[in-house]
Formats: sequence, C-alpha cells, structure tokens
Amino acid sequence: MIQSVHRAALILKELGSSRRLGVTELGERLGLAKATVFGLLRALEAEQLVERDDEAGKYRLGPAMLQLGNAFLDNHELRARSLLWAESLASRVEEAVRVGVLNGRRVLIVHHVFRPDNSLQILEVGASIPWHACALGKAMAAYLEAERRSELLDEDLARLTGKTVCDPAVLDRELDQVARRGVALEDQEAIVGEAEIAATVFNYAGVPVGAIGVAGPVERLLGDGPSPHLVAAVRETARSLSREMGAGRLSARAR
Amino acid sequence: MIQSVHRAALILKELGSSRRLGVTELGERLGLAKATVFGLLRALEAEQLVERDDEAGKYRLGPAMLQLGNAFLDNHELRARSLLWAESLASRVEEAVRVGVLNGRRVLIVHHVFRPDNSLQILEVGASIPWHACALGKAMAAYLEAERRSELLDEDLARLTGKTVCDPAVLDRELDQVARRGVALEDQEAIVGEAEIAATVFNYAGVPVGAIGVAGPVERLLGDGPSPHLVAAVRETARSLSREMGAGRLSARAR
DNA sequence: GACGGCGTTCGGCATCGTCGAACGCCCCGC
DNA sequence: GCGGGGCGTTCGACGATGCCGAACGCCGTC
Repeated sequence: MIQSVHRAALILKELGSSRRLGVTELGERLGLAKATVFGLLRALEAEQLVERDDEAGKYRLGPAMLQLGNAFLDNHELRARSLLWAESLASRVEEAVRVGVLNGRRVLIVHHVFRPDNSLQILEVGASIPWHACALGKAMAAYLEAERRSELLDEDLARLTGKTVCDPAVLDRELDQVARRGVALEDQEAIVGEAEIAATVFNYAGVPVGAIGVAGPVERLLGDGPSPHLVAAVRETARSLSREMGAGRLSARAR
Repeated sequence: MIQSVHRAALILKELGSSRRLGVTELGERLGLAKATVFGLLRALEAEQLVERDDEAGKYRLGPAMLQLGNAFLDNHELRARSLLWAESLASRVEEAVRVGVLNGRRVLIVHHVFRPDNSLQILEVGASIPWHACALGKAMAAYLEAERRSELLDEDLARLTGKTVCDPAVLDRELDQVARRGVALEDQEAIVGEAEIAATVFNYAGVPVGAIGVAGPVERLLGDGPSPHLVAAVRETARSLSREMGAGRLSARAR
C-alpha cells in the first residue's frame, strides 16, 4: 500500500542494519531498479532522513531519524508515566531497571535506569530483544489473548545462549506459570550471567501495554530462587504503573 | 520530489511535534485530502513507523521510529569514535560532556556523558539546540566557509534566555574570536545557570564535522574567566578526536 | 588507455496515488 | 431517544506521478 512509501521504509530499514550502502547495492537487495532507488534516496535525503557519506556515494541514515526516534519517546505514554517509578525502583533495589513494550516478536526497550553504582553501563533504550529471551517479553506474552500468544510461540524462537528456552511447549507452560505468579523470570536466556525479573503493566481495559523489570547479575537476582525482595518490589511497581495508566484513560473518558 | 514520500515525511514530523493527531487534523495542517492522509498513514502504520492510539482514531509515531533513530546513532562515525574520548574527558574534568553535529540551523546532540556525581540528570541525546545558543554550535560555525556562516547568521536567531546573543554582527565577531582561540564559550545562552566550553572536531580535509564540549553550572565553568584547566582538556580532546576521524579516512584512502 | 563499476540523468509508458463524495460510527445536545 | 455533527474510513475514476531501461560521465584499476 503506497508503493513508494513502502519502498522508502524498506530503504531506511536496510540502511539501519548496515553502516552505509550505495545505490546499486540497495537496488540489488530490494530488487529495484537503480534509478528507482536513487529517486527514493533523493526524496529521503531532502527530508534529512538519509544522509550522503562525504565523497563516497554511499548513503546512511540521517539526523532527522534521531529526532523522530526521540519524539517517539517523548510522546510515549507508558514511558512518560514510568520515569519516576523506574527511578524509585532502581534506587530501592540497587539494580538496573528496564521498561519495554512488545513490538511484533521483539521487546523494544523504551526506558532504562542504570544500576546506581557508578559502573560504566550502556544505555539500552531503543534496543530490541526477542520476546522469549527476556522477562519483559514473557511478562507481556503471558497475558495476551490465546490467539496472539500462539502466534508468538509458533514461529522461530532464536537461541541466544545455552539457556534460551526455544521449545514452544515449554515456553507455553512457563507463560501459564508467569500468569499465575504475576512475575516473569529470565535466567541468562539472552546474555550469559545476566538475569531479569519483570512484571506486566496493564491499561484500564486489562490489556498488557508493557512491562517493567530489574536486570542484573544472575547471582544477585536469582541466587537461590528469585529474591523475594526484588519480586515484591517489581510486582508493586508494575501495579502502581498500571493504576496510573488506567487512571489516565478513565479521567479522559470521564470528561 | 516523490510526492508521497515527501508527504509521508511531513506527517511523521507533524506527529513528532504533537502527542497524537487524527486524520482530519493532519489533513488540515498539511492541506491534504483526508483520504490522502489516511492512505499515507495506512502505509506508515504497516511499517510500524506510525501507531494508532487504542480506541481513539488518533495516530502517533511508532516503535520502528525509535529503532531507526538508534540505528542512526550506531552508524554514526563521530559518535562511535567519541565514546571513549568523551568518557575520559568527563571523568577528568568531573563535568557532563556533550558531542554534537550541525543539522541545519540546530545542533543535534549525538552523545552525552553524565557528570560523574550520581546526581539525577536527563539524557540529552537526540535533543536539538539552536546553533547560536550553545558552545558546540558556535565551535562548528566558526570554521564554516564564509557563505555557510552568513547563512546561519542571516536568519532569525531565537532568544532563549536574557543572555542569548541574537545580534548577527556580535555573533560574527564572536565566531572570529572562537576561530582564533580554538574554543567556543556559552554563558547561560540556552538555560539560565548553565554554561558550556566546546571545541571543534575536524575530518581529514579540515572540514568541521562536529564538536565536543563540557557543560555545567556557570560558576564552575566560567567562574572568573573560563577555567584554563577545562579549556585545555576540551581542546586536547577535540584535537585527538579530529586526528582519529582523519586517520579513519586516510587509511581508507590509502588502501 | 581501456575497462568495469559506480552514482546519476533522461524520457516515455502505465501504474499508482490522489481526491471528492459518500458511508458508518460514536458522542453530544436537544 | 432522536437528530446532528464530527470523526475515521471506503470507494471509484481521473490523470498526474513515480517507475524503469538505457545511456551518460566519472573514478579507480588492471
């Protein structure tokens, strides 16, 4: 639908996954004529969505992309409402806190508070993680309607570490358990040595709209069984956030 | 050029500056038929560049936007090369460090290291600041070719605080001085109480490609005259970064 | 000095996006 | 409860618009 917009988006996504590409290479990858790609690049360049590498004829993503990405964050309701909660959760448990939303088959991190210990950490906002390899993803998947859940379970579940759970049947049972307990766990399923404890955030209608969780070294989080202190803190924070998300909608409806 | 792509970009930018908009409102703002806007939104939605607000028919930016914005950062050469330098500068001077590039008439922050003192700070990556209201912008403007410089000086120079310099003639002289000294200063020209000291980063051809600087409370940075320690550290870091940017290109050419 | 590969330009053809009008829905006020 | 107005959405026909293949000019290489 709207061919040129679709193709422009393909170009942007292609440029996003490679440092820089030329017209010919883009044309080959997308199966389009060089002239077509060139025209699209020209239009995108005029919008600053794409930039030309000095001298070489290569193209890369442009600065407007960053501004729009930032605008997405600024307009994001869950993120806005989670800022204070995440901060207070982080200082309470002395671990990093992440907030994510489900985007297709991956979890997009929309907020990230560093562990308050002065160590050098990289900001994960904007990163996207396979849903089955993080507690945030499992927390959301557990509360989706059955149809959507099996969609997630059906397709290829990549193995990121030796502990990643890739068996749909096993995952399905784990999701049931998550729904029963109200918390999701992840034990080195994305990165060796790292674990996460997360809980779901719901909107006024009881639909999961995101998840919040603490992430850190497996010893501290899951030492011998999930730390009850952390689990309680995460659950509590998620519940407060859900209440706030609901409140926003309800007061809007009341008007 | 490529009408539909141009219009799609306009929609994205419009959505970026308002929390959420409906089809009709977008149509009015852009002077397009509702059906046209709807078609474009449909296409953008399929790409996850745009998202529909639950229930209400409103639209907002989608998660793919964030991923692309992040991809821009990942592919950004200056940013990649500045990560370590910025980190070491920040710990050396105990102040926040920012790295920016010129984007039209504004400076886009592509990297930001917090002041290492545990205080709560907000990440400015993705923010864009009028060039004349920050040291980063002035550092770059000072080394542009005359034509480009007067372009920057000619148009409207917004007043952000009482100390913002908005007079083209005064700014022009200040830029000459920046070029002579090799550092740009900013004294509460964007935010009251905040100052910045920055120096230009050049590529192999001597073209300014960005700037790096320290930002913080005016008393500490410009107490009585710009702190010589800070000025030296910033200059040195910018020179090292420039060398690295040049080296990248030269070795590429040598091949 | 000729070749190959690149980004770029050109122009004709038909596809594809555009628009106005009409539909169905929800909310609000009478 | 009923009517109106606003919204997002669908439809179909017109013609402007973006698509493509081919050709150009540039650079680096062999």
